[in-house]
Amino acid sequence: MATMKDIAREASVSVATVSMVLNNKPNSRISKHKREEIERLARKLNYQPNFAAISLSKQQSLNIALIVPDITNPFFSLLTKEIDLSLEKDGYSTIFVDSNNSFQNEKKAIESMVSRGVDGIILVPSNEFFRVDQAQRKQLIANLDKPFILLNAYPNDLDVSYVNFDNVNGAYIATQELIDKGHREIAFIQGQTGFVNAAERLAGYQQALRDHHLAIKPQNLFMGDYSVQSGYELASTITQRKDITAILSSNDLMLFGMIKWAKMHHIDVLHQYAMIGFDNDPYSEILEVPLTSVDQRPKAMIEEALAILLERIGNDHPVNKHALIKPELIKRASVFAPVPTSE
Amino acid sequence: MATMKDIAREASVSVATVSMVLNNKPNSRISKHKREEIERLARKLNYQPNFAAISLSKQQSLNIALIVPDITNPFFSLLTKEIDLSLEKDGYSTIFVDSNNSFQNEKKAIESMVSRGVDGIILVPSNEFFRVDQAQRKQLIANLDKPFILLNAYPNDLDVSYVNFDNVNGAYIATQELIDKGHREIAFIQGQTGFVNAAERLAGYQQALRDHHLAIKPQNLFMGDYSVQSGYELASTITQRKDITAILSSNDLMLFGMIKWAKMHHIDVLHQYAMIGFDNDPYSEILEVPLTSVDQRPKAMIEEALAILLERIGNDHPVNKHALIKPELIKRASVFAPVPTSE
DNA sequence: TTGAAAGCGCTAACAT
DNA sequence: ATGTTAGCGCTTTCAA
Repeated sequence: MATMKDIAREASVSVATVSMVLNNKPNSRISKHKREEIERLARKLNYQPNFAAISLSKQQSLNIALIVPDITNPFFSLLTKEIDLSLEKDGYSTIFVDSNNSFQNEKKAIESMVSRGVDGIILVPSNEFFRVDQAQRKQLIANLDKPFILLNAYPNDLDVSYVNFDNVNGAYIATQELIDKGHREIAFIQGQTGFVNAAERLAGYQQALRDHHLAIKPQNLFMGDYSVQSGYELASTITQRKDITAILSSNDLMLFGMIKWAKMHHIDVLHQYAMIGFDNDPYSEILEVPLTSVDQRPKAMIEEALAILLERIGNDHPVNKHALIKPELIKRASVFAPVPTSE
Repeated sequence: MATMKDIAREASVSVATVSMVLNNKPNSRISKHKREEIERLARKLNYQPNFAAISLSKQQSLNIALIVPDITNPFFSLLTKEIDLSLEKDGYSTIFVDSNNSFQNEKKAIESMVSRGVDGIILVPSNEFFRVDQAQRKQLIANLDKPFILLNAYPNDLDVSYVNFDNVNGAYIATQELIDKGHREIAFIQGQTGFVNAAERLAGYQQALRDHHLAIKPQNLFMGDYSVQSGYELASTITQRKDITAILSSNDLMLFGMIKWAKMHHIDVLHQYAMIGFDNDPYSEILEVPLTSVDQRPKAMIEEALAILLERIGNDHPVNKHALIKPELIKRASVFAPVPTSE
């Protein structure tokens, strides 16, 4: 692997000169002749800069850490793709970490990434992140003097930059859509307390009911954890409730779980309940009855997030910024007027 | 950020001593007293090693590059997760690149990763990778003196380490399963020529037919490109062929596309054709008729791949190794005896 | 216009 | 048992 030293020797100039030329430093004009000679040699020797050396010298790595809870979740993989593609355009590489839904892993990852000298950290927090003691969470962030942004969460108790999707509004418009179709008994499958964005979605659901003068019934609330499995487990309970005509789920996956359960028990849940999920999972479309879903507009989210992060990397006067992305309801066949129960 | 220098100063020892202690170098025993003092200070100052410095000095980065064609593809995101989790245990970080299915991007990524001094490169090749001129492909690999492994492909014309799933056998056992159930006219949706693993799957399908003395009919071959969209587009042609009773698809996604089309046209494709896909996509389970699928055992694949790669990183006598992972047929409800056509 | 030299933080061979 | 030194490849200030 050729170094600047090699080029310098062959061109009979100093390493400093080579550095200037290869970095197009404008301030000092190097004679056209030498410049061309150096560039020629660089090409000939297939010179590739050594990033470790640049990092050490400039104290910047052109690496951004991205920590996500679970890359197999389609929502997170979409975020990851957009982030990677976008960062690449700006010359950054993505150091990827799957925290596997563990706060301990997130903590280890952040520390490791700081040590690795990344220029910035994007954390898409796990559910555990908001369930551990506030003190732990605060400490993690406080000790961090790296450009940092939280993606896909409201950090109620943290003073950081963040970008989130407007979950309150998302749940609100979804609930409203169901109400408009004539539904009065709308089940809500919530994420567990402390789960990312769970409280906001619940709030939006409740607010919509309130605004339409509908009662908020505790028995219409079901507790899941965003997993297919939890939807599967809730299915028998929900399908026993014959008064319910519509289901709003905090994500698509739990509806998938419920559908799976119903399939196994030969219950036609898809035509019985109007349904709306969150995430606009690509698979929502290929179901027997394609699912209406609240799209979180991941592209818009990461656009905002990267703008904030990269701007923060430039000027080091830590000003935390926030953005909330407007939701979009993707309407498909799963929302219809209430189906009268056969009992 | 505290450095070894800071610790050395406070402990009144040399940087070298600090380095020895903090790296637990066994050869030279440092006095217990100093050792403890140094460790105490490291903790107190919250010392974190500077990876750029280590990289530069040791010529190793503890970074592994992972290049995948499209992280939103569930098969690739599963691979990515397993790789990341596993590498982390070995102290490596994953530099992630989504090549977005472009050979140019793969090329750029490999060059950039070499420049970044990664210790090894895992390439899950795009389809384009095997469609560009062999010369380009060869050159890319030849110029590479980094530990490198190709994952999820047969590099017919390349001398590299690789790990792949046994596609021939996978297609064979799937076809056999259909034949065993009584199917004689089995459509095969192939990936385009030159696409990763496409030829092998076709070969396995044909071999199974041959071994069961069934004719290989060109009109039973349909050309897709692994995308949902291509399955969608093939659906109308396939469903017109009333003699066909079963469909083997080179992946699950194309079946999803076909199912989607059928849904929109109110054709009950799921009960009309026995179906088998590849990838064992998690969503196969939640379909109206859960899909039988050939599981590529991604965990086993990455286990082999990382073993080969990491071993290669240690001793630098480039010996290319290969592994082929045995397939597993996950049987679900989509395989049944031929359904007589209504016409 | 160009070069010399110091320094980024750490490692490792060699001295002591 | 511990320190000195050179060096990894590059950037940047200062001098010439």
